[in-house]
Amino acid sequence: MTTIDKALSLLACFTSDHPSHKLTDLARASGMNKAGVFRYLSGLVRAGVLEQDAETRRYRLGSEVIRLAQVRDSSIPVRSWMRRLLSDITDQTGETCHAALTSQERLFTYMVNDSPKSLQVRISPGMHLPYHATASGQAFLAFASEDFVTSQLSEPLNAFTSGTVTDPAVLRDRLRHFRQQGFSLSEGGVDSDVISVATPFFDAGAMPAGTIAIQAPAARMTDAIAQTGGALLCAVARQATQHYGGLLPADFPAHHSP
Amino acid sequence: MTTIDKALSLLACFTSDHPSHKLTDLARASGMNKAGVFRYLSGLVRAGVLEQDAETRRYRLGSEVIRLAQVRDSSIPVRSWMRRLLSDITDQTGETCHAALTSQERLFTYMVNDSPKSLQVRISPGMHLPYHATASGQAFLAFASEDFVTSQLSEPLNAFTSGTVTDPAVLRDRLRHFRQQGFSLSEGGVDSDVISVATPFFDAGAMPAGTIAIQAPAARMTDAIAQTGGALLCAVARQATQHYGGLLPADFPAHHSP
DNA sequence: AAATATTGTTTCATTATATGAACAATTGTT
DNA sequence: AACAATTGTTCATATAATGAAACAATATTT
Repeated sequence: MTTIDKALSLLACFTSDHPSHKLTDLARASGMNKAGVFRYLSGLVRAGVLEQDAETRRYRLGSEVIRLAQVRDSSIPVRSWMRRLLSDITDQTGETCHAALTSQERLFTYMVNDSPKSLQVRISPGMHLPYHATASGQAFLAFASEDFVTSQLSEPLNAFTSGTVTDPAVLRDRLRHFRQQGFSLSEGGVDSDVISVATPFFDAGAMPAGTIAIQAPAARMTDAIAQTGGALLCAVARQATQHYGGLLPADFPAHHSP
Repeated sequence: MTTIDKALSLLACFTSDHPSHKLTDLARASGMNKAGVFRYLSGLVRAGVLEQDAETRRYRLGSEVIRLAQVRDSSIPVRSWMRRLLSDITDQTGETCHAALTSQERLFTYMVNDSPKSLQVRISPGMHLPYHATASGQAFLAFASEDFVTSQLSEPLNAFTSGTVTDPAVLRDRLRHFRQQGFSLSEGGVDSDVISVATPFFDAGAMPAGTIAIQAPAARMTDAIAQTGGALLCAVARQATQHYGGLLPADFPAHHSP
């Protein structure tokens, strides 16, 4: 492991749930020496990737990451077309939808479009989505490489609600089915009373690059709505893949939107 | 200079104008050894900060920077309130406006709100704004530390148009005046026929954190409009500072919006 | 208010890691 | 097919990373 790897591994600790950290905690969490972690953090601060709160001494992400994200988006402008696709989905379904992207083998919400209805599913950008317990995660796995699925399903599979599927064999069955129909369906995997439908979009290697999902209160999501929602998502995922400069896998189903 | 500094210094090469790079070019540009640059880039790729195009072998920013930007925004949610402030400005003035942020001593556009009019000033997020030649840059300098102003004005001051002010003494005079009136005014500093008005907002140390600016075609921007626009910007900058958790400098003028 | 614990920061001898010139492999071009 | 240009790899040497311990500055407890 090089010095750079060690330094950059610290960035993975900064999440929506824990957006800032104390030196000692980072040292403990990473299992590295305090002095070393201090040197790494100092380097990251010098580069503007992190900044240190003047009074609490806590480290948080710096404005350089915002600039970098802007630049990234100028070369692959996901933001602009994704916003349009998501608002189309909400227009047609009336429900909350979101897009998720992968980074470092983890899936996180990227953009959210809230339902206009008063009872709406609340979700915020930057949240980590466990593969096994979310519709997005399962849609992703359904089209991911065999190696990736195996590695993910051999991780400990937390149960968030009583409805979370934690049996790898059962999950594999579902993934097969989801791949066939082109979209996943998850009932109460993370929050009970929330049903979501999701489908991936693809990169240049026909591998999933992210997902697009619809989430609705269980009370509103009938089977028929889930099916038409899924078909809609497949159509949208085709467009997203195209915009992304990606390639659809050969077996991606051709749904006919109504 | 530590290894981390050298590795992270490469990130500065990724800009809106040059969002992707070849190994050799980066080695040349940074003046570092090719083998070393290769090792750095590999580390950055492993961390997801960069990714390498499979066929062109060029390096571009990876999706990890998007996740990080999202996390940063979840702790300091600039994005959400800035969007509202900017759309208020366009509603009231009918002109294009933008916000800019600093990173690594450089100012770059962060968010743009386009004018609804057919003749509009085009500007895109992530662009670098030179301090001496833009209204935003000058507004920033007007309230920056003496050291910072000196260091920026001792850099070579490029003339983008015949209207660009490149004499440090003249610029210092203007900065004094801008600080007094609370906003800057720049006519054709980068593009002739474009006039802009700008004002900074402040961080917890009462130092400028970024700027908010209105840009209009010279034909539409009368003196009176510039003045009311400036006053509007001062009011908005107060709100932005508050949202940012910042502190206004003691001499920031109290304009009365109409 | 004094004592103790905790945290961020610096030091320094030891050692592992970065370094870079040269080489190999790959890709694109005449 | 030979050439040129570029990416990627190797390996002895030098340099920078390492981590235990000391230190300074706050919190926390007694």
